[in-house]
Amino acid sequence: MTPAELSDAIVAALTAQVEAGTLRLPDGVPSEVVVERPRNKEHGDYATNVALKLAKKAGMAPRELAEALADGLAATDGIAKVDIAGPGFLNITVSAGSQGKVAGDVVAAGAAYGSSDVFAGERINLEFVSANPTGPLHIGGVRWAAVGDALGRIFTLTGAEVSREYYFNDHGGQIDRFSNSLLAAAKGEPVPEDGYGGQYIEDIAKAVLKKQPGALDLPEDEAREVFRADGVEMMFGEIKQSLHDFGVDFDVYFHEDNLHKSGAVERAIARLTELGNTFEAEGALWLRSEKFGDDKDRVIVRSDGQGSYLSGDLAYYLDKRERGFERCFIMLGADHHGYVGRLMAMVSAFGDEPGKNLEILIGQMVNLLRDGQPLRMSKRAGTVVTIDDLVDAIGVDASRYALARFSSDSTIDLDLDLWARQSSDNPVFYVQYAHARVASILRNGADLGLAPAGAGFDPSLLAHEKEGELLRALAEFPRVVAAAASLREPHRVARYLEATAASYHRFYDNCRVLPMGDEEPNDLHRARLLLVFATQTVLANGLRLLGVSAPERM
RNA sequence: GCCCCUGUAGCUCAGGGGAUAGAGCACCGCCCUCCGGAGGCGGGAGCGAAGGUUCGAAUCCUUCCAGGGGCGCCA
Repeated sequence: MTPAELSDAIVAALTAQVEAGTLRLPDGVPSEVVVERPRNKEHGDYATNVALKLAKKAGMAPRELAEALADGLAATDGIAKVDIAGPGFLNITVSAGSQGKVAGDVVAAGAAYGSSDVFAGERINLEFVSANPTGPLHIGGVRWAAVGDALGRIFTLTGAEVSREYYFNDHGGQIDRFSNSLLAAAKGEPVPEDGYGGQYIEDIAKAVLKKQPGALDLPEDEAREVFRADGVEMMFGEIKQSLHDFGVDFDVYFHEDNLHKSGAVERAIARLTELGNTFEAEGALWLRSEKFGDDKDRVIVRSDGQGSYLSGDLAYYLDKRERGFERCFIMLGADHHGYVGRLMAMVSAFGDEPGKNLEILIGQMVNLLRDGQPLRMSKRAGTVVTIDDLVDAIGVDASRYALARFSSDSTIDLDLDLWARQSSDNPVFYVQYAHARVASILRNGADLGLAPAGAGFDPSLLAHEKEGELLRALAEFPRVVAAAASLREPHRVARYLEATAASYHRFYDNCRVLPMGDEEPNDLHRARLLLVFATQTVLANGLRLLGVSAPERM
């Protein structure tokens, strides 16, 4: 019996009481109730606080209501025992038969196990990374590569149609400085003031020259354009490749420059002006963002006639909405949180609903440690840590897992030595090891000609305490994914996997799966093998959500 | 000055208003006659401070303290 099924049973018991006239609920019967796994074993397999929650509305004492519900629940198929405890908790013990069934359900669902309808039918636009193409992807942008992509996978499993987008800032001053730096490097001149230095600039300048040998013979302006166009394209190609190697591929790479060239920016501004949300002052055009909760009004067209950075965002947002995305997400680093106010004001200015049509997720900073010492990062000193450096140091699996396992709200210190270690203090290895162990037992079973139990297996065979614990953990997965989706917190999946791996190890230590010696295979062996198979399914599905491999062997 | 995030065990971190606050690492002590010991079992120690809301607060609200990040007609 799963938590969802239990919730239904409790709702049914409530409904029965209401229909019998023994319970009055002015607001009606809730469609679902909280069913949790108690920490304390004495509190049963599952517990619910419905009696505490509804007592006041029903005008009853919590324990009185709990008692009224207990009888109806106890008669429900699959429930072995219902106890009332403390102020009015209902502690439910599930029968082994109804619990063991979960193993079959998981295997039957396979890769789809964990899905739900949190975002059923919704189209979600996820914008993340969006780093400037003026240099290799540095570590700051990598957190969202891991977390954003995981979130996309989670949203997909919960029913959404997801578009991953990379907003490519190929317009404006930074790109000018980038082109100038390339040009200077090609000429063998020193790095211009406010320019970009580093080996990659030299490399790209060289590559551009190789492609267009006559570039330096052109007039300065034309030469700069050559370096701009080719340089940006090359840089962007490298970033794309790095992300691809990291397991992250975007559905749309959106070029800011196009928004300016296509007139999309003017259209967005015209719309805002129509709505009365712009004004002119000091030679510039402003968005009335303060009116919509921002700290101050913001310039959208500078006094020199150039669109501000925000103007591109206006057009891009409008474009997303016109492409039919009701929900847009933008993921930013904490160093850009100051941008939230104006973006949300923009949403309101368009007549949309901030927080619904646009949600902005902020990820705090990532610090890298080596030998316990912070890794100093300096562009000038050439010690910029890029996504490729991280992958070289600890690998894709550890990188993605390490970045996704913590709440985005907390600043994280990643110890490269720890995450490079192939030992148990490295959480990703703990989970992957559990998966490899599972795979190994399934292989051994197959070698013995033993297959996991099929559809008609007797679930009550899985009655051992550790089997129950593992089954309840497996039953939890869809709820964990749903919570990760609705709270936008992929780290919940990682933590869940660690707990489930631990639960599997305990089962493994207590319950012999395969026949010993020349023992004849029996139904218990096959039932346990099914449970092992179900565990593999859950671990593999969970790791896939994080973009981490589930190795058969290690 | 204003805004955002954080403060939980020696360390790194979980903890969607619920019962006796958890995990890994580190430390101490156990468990290998067969499925992977990269594992399991046991042990000590903690919610930054003060108020408030609630039947019930690590969780919600207020104030304060401490740390991190941010407050351009840059992108």
